[in-house]
Amino acid sequence: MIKSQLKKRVDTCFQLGIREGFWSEAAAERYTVEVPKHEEQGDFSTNLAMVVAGMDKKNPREVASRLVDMLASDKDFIDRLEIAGPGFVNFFLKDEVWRTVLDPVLENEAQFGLADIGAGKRVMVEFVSANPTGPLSIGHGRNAILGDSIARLLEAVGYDVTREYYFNDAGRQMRVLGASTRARYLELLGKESEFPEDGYQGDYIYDIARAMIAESGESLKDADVMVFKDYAKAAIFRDIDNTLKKIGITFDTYYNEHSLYEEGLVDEVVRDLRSKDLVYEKEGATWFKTTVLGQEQDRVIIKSSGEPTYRLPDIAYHREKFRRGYEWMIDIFGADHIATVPDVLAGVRALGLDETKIDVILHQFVTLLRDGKQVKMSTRKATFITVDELLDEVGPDVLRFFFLMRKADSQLEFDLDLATRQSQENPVYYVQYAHARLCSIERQAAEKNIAPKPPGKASLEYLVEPEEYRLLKTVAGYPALVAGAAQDLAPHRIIFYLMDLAGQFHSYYNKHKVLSDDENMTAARYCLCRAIKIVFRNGLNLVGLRAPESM
RNA sequence: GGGCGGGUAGCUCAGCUGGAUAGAGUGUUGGCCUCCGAAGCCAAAGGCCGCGGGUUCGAAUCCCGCCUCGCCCA
Repeated sequence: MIKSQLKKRVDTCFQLGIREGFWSEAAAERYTVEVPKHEEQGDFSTNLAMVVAGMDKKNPREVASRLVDMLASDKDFIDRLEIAGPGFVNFFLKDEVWRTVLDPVLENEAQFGLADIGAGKRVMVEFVSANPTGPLSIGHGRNAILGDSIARLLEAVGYDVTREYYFNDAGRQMRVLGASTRARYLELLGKESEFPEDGYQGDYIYDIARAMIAESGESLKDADVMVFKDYAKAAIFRDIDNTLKKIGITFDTYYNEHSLYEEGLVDEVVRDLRSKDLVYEKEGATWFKTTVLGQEQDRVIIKSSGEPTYRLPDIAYHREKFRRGYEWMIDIFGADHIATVPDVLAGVRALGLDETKIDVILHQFVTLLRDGKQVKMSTRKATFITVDELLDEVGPDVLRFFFLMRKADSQLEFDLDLATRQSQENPVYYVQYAHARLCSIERQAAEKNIAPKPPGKASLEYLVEPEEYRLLKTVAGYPALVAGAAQDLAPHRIIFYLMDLAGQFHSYYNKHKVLSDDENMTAARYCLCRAIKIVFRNGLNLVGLRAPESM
């Protein structure tokens, strides 16, 4: 807000400079106004002079001094200007400008930081999408938390978000699940059974089989695999759902891959691609001419066995997303799905749809560290750690926080030793503690009969400490942070912001007493603290974390 | 062999469209509770930003080559 006000003033000067013939318009939209890395370089800084100089072959410091002359009259807003380094113009704003940031925070409270850049546009976030063959692994956990947080961010900036879970309960995987369950069922009954070679070895299959025995006894001993498949599927879905609920994740819609076949949508894709001459038969299989669309090689879409490859339903599914009216589609996948992405996008493009409306977030893998050593996991042998187990150890807040601490592109090392520490070094508590402390200040104030005052009546000129202005500036940056994190689909930035704000606040708290004998100073500091508390609560809630009032 | 993602402090990682002197947590060392919550604070040490070239006023950031780790395809 403050930044955009300043940017407007700089833009005006830039236009004026063009009219005066100081420079050309070549630099329009290319220069920026930023917060510099070091405080002594000002509240803000612009590279306008260097960009203009580069385009027009002028001396940057001369351009800078023209700009400074034009801005110098703005005495109400700008306290001081300087030309520095290779030609930066640094801005030092009036203190009272910074004091205006508290008003919108306290006025809007929970709404502070929300925006309407989405303008109600419909966006779908598809995530988790794990087939019901077993409990969620920690990889799914990262996917789930990333997807949900991105959805929350988009909601915060005004998009109409649908969370969708896509699954397939028909394929070979599911038959193997049914066979595995039946084998365990018979085994538990002491009957002869043959466990499938590539069966699911996890103990959860025993649990499901036990439940079936408890319900139906031996009556299913001659039942078809399908019976076991359906039972196992339902049980596993319940399980997944429960796990997700524990981290505060729910879905708006579930989409079954099978319905694509039932409704003939898969065949339709083949037909449409064929009519565009993008499909041919070779060696009994049906091929998609992806080479025509710029890919390395053509791809099989229907195997010689008549079974489609994953590409075909994926293309049909994405076409359905378009047909259902979504203007922006976000897919959250693990890195192992990388191969499918270009083919699906090529298919979408071939069908005449705008593939730039699809954004794919590929997150890298999670490794687990316990006692300083990497925990070995194998999906086949079911020796992987589940989200549920992790939740039991660390709880939902720590899980969310740790999974959001890294950007999606980075591999994530989950340090259980750090995560399970209930105190001290754990960054989750560091941030939450800041909020709890602020709540404690409020409780203290109430006990001392100190009433909260609105910024207009709180003698804000008593805010004089450098720490207080740093805090004001950080608070002021919150709305832009949210908007940026949402548009770049980067929830980790919220986490880093909160850790920074917590550090600043703890430091301030230790150095300066908020509630003191000085009535005016108390009013001003208390006002600042209430604003900071609001930002903590909003920021934590924004990514699904709790803001505890005490710990 | 090809594609994608990494390589930044001892360790785990930020660094948004190129900007000024490279950032955090953790670890190490030393200090701070008579005082709004010590789950906290302060201070110190710690860096050829994988390597080599290029682009330019300016590169951790962009381009090319190479090394290396992870994932995927063959």
